[in-house]
Amino acid sequence: MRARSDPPQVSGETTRQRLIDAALQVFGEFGFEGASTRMLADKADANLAAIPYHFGSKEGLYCAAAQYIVDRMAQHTAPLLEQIEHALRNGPLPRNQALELMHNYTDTLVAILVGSSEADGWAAFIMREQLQPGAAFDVLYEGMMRRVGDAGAGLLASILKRSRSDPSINLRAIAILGQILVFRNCRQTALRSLGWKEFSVERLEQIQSLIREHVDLILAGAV
Amino acid sequence: MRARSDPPQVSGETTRQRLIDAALQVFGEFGFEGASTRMLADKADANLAAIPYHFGSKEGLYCAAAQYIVDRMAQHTAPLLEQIEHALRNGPLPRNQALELMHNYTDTLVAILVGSSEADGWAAFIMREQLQPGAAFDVLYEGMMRRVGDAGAGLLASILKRSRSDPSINLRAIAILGQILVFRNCRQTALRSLGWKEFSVERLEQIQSLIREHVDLILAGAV
DNA sequence: GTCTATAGTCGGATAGAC
DNA sequence: GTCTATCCGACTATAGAC
Repeated sequence: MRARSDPPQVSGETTRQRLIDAALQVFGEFGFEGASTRMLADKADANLAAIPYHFGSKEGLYCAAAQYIVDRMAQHTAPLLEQIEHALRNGPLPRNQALELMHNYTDTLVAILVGSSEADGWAAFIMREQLQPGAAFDVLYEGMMRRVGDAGAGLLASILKRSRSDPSINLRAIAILGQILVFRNCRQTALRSLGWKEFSVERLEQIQSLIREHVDLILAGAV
Repeated sequence: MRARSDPPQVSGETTRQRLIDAALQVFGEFGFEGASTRMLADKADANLAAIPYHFGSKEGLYCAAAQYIVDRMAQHTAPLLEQIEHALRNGPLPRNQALELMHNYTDTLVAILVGSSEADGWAAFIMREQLQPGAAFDVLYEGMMRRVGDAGAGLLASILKRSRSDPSINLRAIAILGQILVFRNCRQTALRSLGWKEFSVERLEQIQSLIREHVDLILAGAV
C-alpha cells in the first residue's frame, strides 16, 4: 500500500513521459488512426483522461512523440554530425579524411537505423508520417532528416570535388542513404529474402562492411 | 434516364471493380484503419452494403486490393522477369549480357516504382503492409517481391561468379534495390531535400542513369 | 493531477424491401 | 445486386468529484 503522499505512478517516470513512451510504441505499430486512446493509456498505465489533460488531444500526444524522436535522435547523432560539420567548415577536406568520415557516417547510420532496438518503434512512426505527411513531418524533417542528409551530401561534395548545390551530389547522397534505409524500411522483406530472423550484431557488421565497400567503389569511380 | 435493363453503375466497370480501384487509393492514402467503409463506398460510387456483399468485410476488400496489385505488377514486370529468368536458366551468362540485363532491370524498376503514377497508391499500400504485416503481406511477398528480388540476385550471382546462395549476393541485391526504393519509400524527404516538386520524366532519366553508374561501379569492383 | 462516468460521434455490419 | 434504415460497439473528449 502506497503512502498518502506518493505519486500514483507505477514507475518513477511521470505520467506525461510514460504516455510519450507508449505513444512511440503504439503509434509506431498501429499508426495514428490504428492506435486508440485506450491502448495508449493502458500501455502507459495511465488514465484515459490524462491524454487530453497533458497534451490537449490525441494529436497533441502524437506531435509530442515526434518531437521526442527528434530530440533523442539528435543526441545519438550529435557527435558524428558535429565532427562532420566541423570538418566541412574548414574548407575542402583531404580525400582520405573525407572517406574516413564517410565510413564513420554510414557505419553509425547502420548501427542506429538498423541495429538500435530503440529505432524499431521510431522507424515505423517516421515512415508512416512520410506516407501521409502532416504537422509532425515538418518536425521530423527540419529537426533531423535535413541535418543528416546535409552532412552526407557535404561529404560527398568534398570527396567528388563538386559544388554542394550540384543536384547530382544530392541524388548520390540519397542513393547511398537508400542502401542503408532499405534494411530498415523493407526490414520484413529483407529478412525474409535473406532467410534471417533478425539483424544480429554480426550481421550488422556484414551490412556495415558491405556499405563501406559500395561507398568506396562509388566514390572511387563517380564522375 | 437509364433503360430498365441497364446496370446501375456509373461507368462500365462493375461495382466490385470500382470498389477495388477505390480501395487501392483510399487504403494507400489513409491506411487500413484510417480508411472508413463510407469513404471507400463514396469513392467507388457504390453503396455501403456493397462491401460486405462483395468481399465479406472491409478486410476482405483490403486483401482483394493486395491481390490486384500483385496481378497488375506481374503484368508490368513479366517481360523483364521472363527475359532474365530465361537467360539465367541457360547456365552462366557472358558478363556483357548480364550487365545489360541488370541495367534493364534497374531502369524498369525505377520507371515502375518511381515514375508510374499507378504506383503512387500501391507503394503506400505495400509499405504500410510491411510496417505491420498481416495476411496481405504474404500475398504481396510471394506474388511479387520474391520474384523481383530473385531475378536481381540471380543476375548478381552470375556477374560476380558467386553461388546464388551466398548471403553476400542477397545483401548486395538488397542494397542495390535500396538505391531505387529510397526514391519511392522516402519520396517526400527526397523531393524536399532536392528542392523538387515531382519526379518528372527528365529527372527519372537522371535517376536511372545514376543507378546504372552505381551498379557498374559496384559490379566492376566487388569481390 | 488523477479518477469515474458519460456525452456525443462515428465505425462496420446487417435486415429486409426492391 | 443494390438500396435504405438501423443496430450496436468503439471511439475521443469532457464534466466534475476527489
